[in-house]
Amino acid sequence: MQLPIHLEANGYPAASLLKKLRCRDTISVDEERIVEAMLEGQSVIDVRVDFIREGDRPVASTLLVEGYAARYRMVESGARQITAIHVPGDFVDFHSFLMKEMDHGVATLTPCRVARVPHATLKSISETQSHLMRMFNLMALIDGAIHREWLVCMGRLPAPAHAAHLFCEIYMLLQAVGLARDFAFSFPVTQDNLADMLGLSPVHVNRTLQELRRKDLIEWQGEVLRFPDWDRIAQFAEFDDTYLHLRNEPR
Amino acid sequence: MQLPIHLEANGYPAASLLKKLRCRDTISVDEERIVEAMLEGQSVIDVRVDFIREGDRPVASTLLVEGYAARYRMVESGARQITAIHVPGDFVDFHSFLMKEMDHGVATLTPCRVARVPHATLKSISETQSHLMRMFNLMALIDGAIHREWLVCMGRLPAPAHAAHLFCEIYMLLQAVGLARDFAFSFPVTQDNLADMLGLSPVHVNRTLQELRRKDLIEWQGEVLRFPDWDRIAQFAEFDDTYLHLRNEPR
DNA sequence: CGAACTGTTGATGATCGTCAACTGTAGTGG
DNA sequence: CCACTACAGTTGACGATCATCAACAGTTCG
Repeated sequence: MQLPIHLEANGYPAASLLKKLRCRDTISVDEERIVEAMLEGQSVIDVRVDFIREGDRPVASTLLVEGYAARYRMVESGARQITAIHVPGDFVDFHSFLMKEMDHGVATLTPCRVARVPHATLKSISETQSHLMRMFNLMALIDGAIHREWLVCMGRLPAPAHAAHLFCEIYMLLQAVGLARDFAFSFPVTQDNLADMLGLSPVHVNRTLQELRRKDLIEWQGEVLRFPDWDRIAQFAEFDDTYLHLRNEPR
Repeated sequence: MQLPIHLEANGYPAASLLKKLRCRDTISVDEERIVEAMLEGQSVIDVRVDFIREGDRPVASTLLVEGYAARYRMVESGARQITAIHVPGDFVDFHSFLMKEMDHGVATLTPCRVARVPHATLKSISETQSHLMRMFNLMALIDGAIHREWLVCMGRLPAPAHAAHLFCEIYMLLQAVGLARDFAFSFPVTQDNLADMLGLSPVHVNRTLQELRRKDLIEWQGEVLRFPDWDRIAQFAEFDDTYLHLRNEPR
């Protein structure tokens, strides 16, 4: 199974990351070259197993090029909670550059392609390119902002609004790297995985989706998820994309 | 109302931050001096109003010196979700250095004292002290790890375990800066605020606390929260402090 | 003394989880 | 071609967890 929408610049893993950086801040032509050099020549590999990360002392960070991945943790009852979903252009474990002990797992939700960036490269950038390093720092802060938004949704929104909010967020993230437009995107993820993202049971997710379909807030047959009316679902989900910081902001 | 436990080095805001940095990584004597210089001469102010942060374009970040503060967001129903709790030694809005638009509020949960660190100082450090900057970066990543842990608790733990987990986490954070020992700490926070942290109703928090007391997992009369048996509550809450990264780790 | 705040209790209902059965579809091997 | 299997999705029945509303108790403070 392959995702029906492919990266525009296939075989060129820097493209989506650069797009995100451009969305989020201004970067100079020189800095673009450094990011490209960081990724150029890195092998892009297909990942078919469930676990992207293995071993205790990683020497490289993983950039997602294609597919959906997720960070998760298990609890003793056997339940799984997904704490973040990754789309192309995301570092799935930038953490491992600074935090030596991993406290969670990373799994693919669909078949994925990834590129590996050696920690030595990141260290070199952090020492010579303070502006770029601040931008990586910014990406970590945005990760935190997304986590906070998930906490708000999980704690204070009913299940249908929570699910709708997640769909809106994923759409905006994909749009930023050119993988979604016209309020539709490929989302070949099972309801079981969705349940692990929302902190619900699979059965309740099913009924929640039925409610969203009944209210004409989503269409989701096959792999493509579509919003018939963006404004309506955004209001229903109380979705405000400020927290994603996808627009250029004045310094 | 003042917290019964005071900072050991009162009037010296760098102390608790330095302790945390020492817990999390090795810093040289030179770097210690830089952190001290960063905070030295900054006015330490009492905050009695509810809102620490105001205005859209902050020019300084706020370091919490004494008291409890929290980041939160409101939803349309009027409910509030607290997404992070801050203890002395935390930057409550390090974000504002890199993210110009704030997407959440910061409020005090008890009377607080804070120190303001100008963004110009942080920028200078980021350009000249790459190792220190990586450490601030690391603190942002740990913030993210704590958020992920909250998501797991919120999504997959029942209310009593969730509350117990939160108490364990706060105890470890306070212990790292010398504000807790012997499995007890000052926690003068209302059940209403606790409900906003756990994503529950105040009534249900009350009953949850009664259950924890009935099982002898906590004692909480007045301001002091005490654990009669650390191992038991840690197991009950499935608490593992790895995600806090409070120990020095081999590079 | 009364007002405001926090904590507590009871009654009731909504949301969500669990268990089990069933459907449709896509493979897989005889 | 047809069982057979595996898997995702769906439905119904039932129970557990949690929210809501209302009332009341204890404390602090003016």
